[in-house]
This record gives sequence, structure tokens and C-alpha cells, in this order.
Amino acid sequence: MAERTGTDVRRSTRQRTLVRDLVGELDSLRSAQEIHALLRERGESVGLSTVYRALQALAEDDEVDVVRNEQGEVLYRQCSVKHHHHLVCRSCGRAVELVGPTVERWADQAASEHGFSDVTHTVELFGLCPRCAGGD
Amino acid sequence: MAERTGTDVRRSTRQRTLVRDLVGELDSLRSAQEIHALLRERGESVGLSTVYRALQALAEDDEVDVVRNEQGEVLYRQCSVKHHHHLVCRSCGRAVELVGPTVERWADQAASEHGFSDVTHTVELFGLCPRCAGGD
DNA sequence: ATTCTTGCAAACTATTTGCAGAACA
DNA sequence: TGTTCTGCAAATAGTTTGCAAGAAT
Repeated sequence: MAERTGTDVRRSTRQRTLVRDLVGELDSLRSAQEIHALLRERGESVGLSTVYRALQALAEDDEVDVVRNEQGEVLYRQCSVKHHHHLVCRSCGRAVELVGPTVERWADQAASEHGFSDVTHTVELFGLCPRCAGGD
Repeated sequence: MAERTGTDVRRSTRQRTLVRDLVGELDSLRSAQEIHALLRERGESVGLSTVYRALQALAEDDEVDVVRNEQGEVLYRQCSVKHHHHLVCRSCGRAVELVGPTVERWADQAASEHGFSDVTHTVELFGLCPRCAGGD
């Protein structure tokens, strides 16, 4: 959890840029491994651990959001709004962002009702998107 | 995903009973490793993989529910109602069951709004329970 | 007797880390 | 030039699996 200070600055490198750009052009949640594989397919030479580190850095800087899928893998996706949830296609990985306040309100209420503090929530929906459901 | 048939029946064994009973007396979400450790502390001799297998069997039979914590570990807890969510204390592991329909409705609506089918949801709240927040 | 279960060790998956050499500011 | 970053190999953590021996029906 070490916060970064002003003295150790995030350097801009080829690998970091590749990862950021790739995540930027995808609209689905992907694992570090998938992102690494995609880069390799494009002929880019990047190490797997570098991809992990790059994604962690992006998450730390709040440039991507982080989700865990049903198998426990960590998935990343560029984020636009600060806090929201995803409706993820379990077949193609495409994700729709859900921004409504419904869940937040529900979570806050449940927390205060039971006297819990410092509450975070994990909310993700997994299903089949219309495209994948059709061509099954 | 192999369904069990009528010919291979679930046998009742010492180990299976130990795990089921322990889960029954706990009111908090625990990992397989924790359950294994608790049994060992009580002087029971059970293998770790047996605990994993026993918990999986219980989950398959819908006797416990399964949740993944923020670190990606799988947690188990005896379940009373069919579908619900948890407000879990990240310090002591105690869990409150939340049964309201709010989230289900929201999930269903979001799914149909975007044409997704066969949608499941993952909803968990993690926080500090009053007891742990007090004695910090 | 037959079939299911156990427990160990080894395998596996996703992820993290140490470290020497390479790259950025 | 000095610090940060990279990539490999090795380490970790949680979980799963093969298999021979043991227990339940």
C-alpha cells in the first residue's frame, strides 16, 4: 500500500504506453494474461510481469478499474466514471458500465442498519450479451 | 460440471461430518484453509484436500454458499435462505445476511435493458463490524 | 466385494518478487 | 549519472488432481 511520493515519478516507457493504449482501445474487461497475449499477437515484445506491473500502476492511478471474475481472475478495463459496476459478457468479455445509484444506496443503508463502517462493495453482473446469445 | 447420478451416492464419512458440523456452528465466512486449521486445532486429523472437497460437495448440494473475498480467496458459510448477499466484516469475518430484493430487481432490470441473458450476480459488502470498529 | 473417500505429494493457475542489465529523465 | 523499469526465473498462495491405501455400503 506504499503511496508514491513526488521523488519517484512514474516514467513513461514503451511497455507502459503499449499497455495503456491497448486497454484504451478495448471496451471489455481483460485479464493481465489476455492483454499480454494480445500484445504478443501484435508482435510487441513485452514481459508478462511488466504487464502485471503496468496494470497495477494504472489501477493505482485510477486510470482503469479492477474487477474479479467468477473464477477469481483479476480483470482490467479503462474507466470513465469514478464509481460504477459492470454487466460483463461471460463469453466475449464485453462490458457495459452501469452507473445508477441504486446499489450504492442499498449498500449504504445495509451498512448503517447493521452498524458497519468503512464499507466497500463488490457488485458485478455476468451474463450473455445479445450478440453471443444469438450465435450460440 | 459433472452432475452426480443416483449410482454414485455421497457417502457419510467422519471428515465430511466434521466439516459440515464446523461450518454449521460458525456464523462467519471462512476459507477452506481456515476451516482446516480450526479442525486441526481441535485435534481432528483431516487432510486439507479433503476439506476442499468436502466444502465443494456442500456447495454443490446447496448447503453452503460461496463467496470470494477481496483477495480472491473462496469463503464458505452455511446458508439458510436460497439467495442473498453478505455484509462481511473484514476484520473478524462475521457475516450478516442481506435478503432484500433490491439488488435482484436492479440486476434483472439492468440485464434486460441491455439484452443480456442468463445473468448471475456477485454482490458482497465488506466493512468493519461495530465490535471490531470499537476495539480497534 | 464393490465403490467411494482419504491424504499425501505433485501439478496447476494466477500473481508477485529478486535481481542484473537496460532505459528514461 | 542516477534512479526507475524490464524481463527472466524462481517464489508464493490458493486450489486441484493422481493414485494407492482405507472406509462405507
